[in-house]
Amino acid sequence: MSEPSPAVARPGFPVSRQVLADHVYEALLEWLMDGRLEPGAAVSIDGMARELDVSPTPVREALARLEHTGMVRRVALKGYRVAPVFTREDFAELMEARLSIEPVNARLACARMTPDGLEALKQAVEDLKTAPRGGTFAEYRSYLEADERFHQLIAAQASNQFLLAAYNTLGGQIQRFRLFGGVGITDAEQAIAEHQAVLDAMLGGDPDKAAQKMIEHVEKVRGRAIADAPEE
Amino acid sequence: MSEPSPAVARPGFPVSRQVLADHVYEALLEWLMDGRLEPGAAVSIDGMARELDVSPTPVREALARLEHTGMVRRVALKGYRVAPVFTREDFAELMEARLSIEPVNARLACARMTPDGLEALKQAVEDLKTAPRGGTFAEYRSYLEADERFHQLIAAQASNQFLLAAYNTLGGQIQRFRLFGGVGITDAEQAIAEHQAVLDAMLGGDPDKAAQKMIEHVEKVRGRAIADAPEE
DNA sequence: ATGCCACAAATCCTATAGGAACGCAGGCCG
DNA sequence: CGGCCTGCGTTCCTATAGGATTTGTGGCAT
Repeated sequence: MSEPSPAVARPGFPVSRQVLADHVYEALLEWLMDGRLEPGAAVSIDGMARELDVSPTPVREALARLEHTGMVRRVALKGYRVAPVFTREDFAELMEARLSIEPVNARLACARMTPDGLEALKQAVEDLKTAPRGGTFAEYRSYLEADERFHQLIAAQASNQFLLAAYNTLGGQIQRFRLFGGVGITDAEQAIAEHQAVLDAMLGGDPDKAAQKMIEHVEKVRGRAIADAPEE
Repeated sequence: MSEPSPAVARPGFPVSRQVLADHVYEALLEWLMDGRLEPGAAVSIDGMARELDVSPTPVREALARLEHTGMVRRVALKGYRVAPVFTREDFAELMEARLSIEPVNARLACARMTPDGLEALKQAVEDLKTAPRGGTFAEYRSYLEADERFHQLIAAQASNQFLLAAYNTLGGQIQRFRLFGGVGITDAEQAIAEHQAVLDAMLGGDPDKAAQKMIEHVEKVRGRAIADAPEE
């Protein structure tokens, strides 16, 4: 998001410094993506301020910024709550949205890929393969992180600020679903192969194939999640 | 985002009331969409607070919420500025994004359209036809409003919260471009015909055709804008 | 037992104050 | 004349205070 910066700007390097609200924003985002803040839980402004040892003002600003991500919801005079767990309908809509955007991103990324971007993409797939995949969150956290990074990189390489912004909003929801959807890692080998197929298409410089492989991947993700879905 | 609420709650209808930050948000949004705030202009927190006769706190919150729309940008310790005018590249990216999302919306909306939604859509096209189209902003304001409403309604009827959110972000940028892109209303008759074609496809219940007509519309919008584009 | 009202605590919301950083103008020195 | 420093006003940022609203609890009447 916003780049971390040293507390003191080096002379000649006038990097934009961080203000308190930025730190609060990042802390809350991390807690949300961690699962430390559970769906439905109240996020009290005053409470968070005490927790983080700052005044309520920066917390209020951070929450206002977070609202657009869909991860917290606000009700006037009542405060913020972590967005509730996905229903089946929410999940279906999320996948429908992914199917609308991600193949386009894949196609564009394939055409506009930079060497550095390609390297990063290879690394993400490599990380997927080597990540531990235990039963507890701590164990497969790096797996989820690499998965999200793979898709985010593609969106970034598509070189379209609007599509990137649209994906990033989805990305947060996707990550949150991975945590709270009640579905662990199912068929990791299969999922890795699908990512590899997308990457291979890009390495081959075939935009249509990249888009197609992305469609197949998302559809299979949907299929696995539905097959594994817990009771509503 | 956060749902708008009536200014006065009717007795027995405990709808969530508006807080000051909501009013400020709406005022700023209107000013941005109006063109009263020009691209590049500084949006001072204290200044806006004086202007609106409120304290800086709600203004700060409203601006934080506005940032994600891309209409204002923030630099830490320096404040907010209205986003700069579109470059040709920005415009190309915007149209690319529209082409990725709007045809999908049109297809889905066609399949899921409600009678009320269809009525509203007809009304929007009707308004397009009857709107005055003079040279000054005040005169073609209602035309632009109907245009935006048409696309927004389709996004809403697609019944996908994520695609709707994605479109709404684009919609604001589109509207702002209509104002500041340096392109007035060119070939209104042509544009109206394109909207009518999309509507007809929906009336005919043909999702593929609706999507195709939407693609053609956006591409022609792009074409007209490029043909009319002022010097960079 | 159930419904209703009053009261208390927690929370949200807004205003205000003051410290910190930025931008600009004017003066000083090379 | 140009570059640098200094001072000052403006603005941002954070903390704090207090009023308004919601929420939870306990008592009372039915």
